[in-house]
Amino acid sequence: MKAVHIASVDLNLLVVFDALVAEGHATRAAERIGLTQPAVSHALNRLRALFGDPLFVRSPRGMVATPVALDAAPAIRSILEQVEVVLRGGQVFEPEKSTRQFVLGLSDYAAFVLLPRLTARLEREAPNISLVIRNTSHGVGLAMLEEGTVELIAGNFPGPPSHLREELLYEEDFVCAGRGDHPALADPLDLDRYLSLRHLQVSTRGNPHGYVDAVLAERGLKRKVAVTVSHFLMAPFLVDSSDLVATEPRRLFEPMPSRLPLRFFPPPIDIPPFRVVQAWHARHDADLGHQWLRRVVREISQA
DNA sequence: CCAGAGGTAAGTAGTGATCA
DNA sequence: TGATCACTACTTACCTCTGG
Repeated sequence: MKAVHIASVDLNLLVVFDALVAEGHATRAAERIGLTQPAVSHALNRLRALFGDPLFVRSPRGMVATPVALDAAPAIRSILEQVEVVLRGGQVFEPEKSTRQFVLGLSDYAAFVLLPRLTARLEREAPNISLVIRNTSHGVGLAMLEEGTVELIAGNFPGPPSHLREELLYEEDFVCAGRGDHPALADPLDLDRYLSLRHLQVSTRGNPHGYVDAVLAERGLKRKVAVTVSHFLMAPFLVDSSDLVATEPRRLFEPMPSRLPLRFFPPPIDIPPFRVVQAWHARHDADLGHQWLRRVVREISQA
């Protein structure tokens, strides 16, 4: 961008820019900020002159941000959030009074583990805050944060880029589960018997060769995955109604003994635990409401 | 009075459906 | 397969309004 004097820049252009990033369409951006579509088009022309870049180009699916626009977007969002904080009269977030809505990305596993305690906590401390849970998984969570379709994700998301933040919530280990009257399950479950069983595998992407299979393969071992499902919550019920055995996250099965007559065994090989983290975009670093939510999620995860 | 923001209306471009 | 049409969405020309 060419050198500019801040006094000569209409900072409302940043509001238009931010709306275009959020909506991806000039018409919807205009509706978002209370202008007409041509007014946004005029503003976009001024932004283009300011940046010396097209910023947004037309495509069949709306206005696509150029690399220059994508690069500038997080900083502009952060600037506008800071202005909003200042205009609100100070840095205070009061959960008991807040009517804010948080949009979270969770797998069904993460929702199963975290949501009951999170909901109970909100009922006590922040009764007017609402949650929207969007289904996410290993492969798409970070992209959803980048797009801004969710504000916070929780689960296993290795290798976030530097502008995404992550915080370890807990390390999850594995347990083997079969139905209570399974004819072939004996305690202890040795490796030979384990490998001879028919297995249930959960993969959000439908991949029958998963984390456990990779651990086995490192030792030259292989199990027979008879059924692969994409939802964790299917596992306890499928195991209960079949001869399948599941080797899945311990917290998924922890509440089950009071609901389903399942038997549990420690895995016959050492399966390294995986990291469950919460992750968010750097633009929410200074957001006091977001900070409060992250603290609550951390506390309920480690309780 | 002038510059600039934003509005209206017309023009333009891209896309998908339909039909010969 | 190409022509045509309808629709959607962005751009542009020109106008009004407002503040300095």
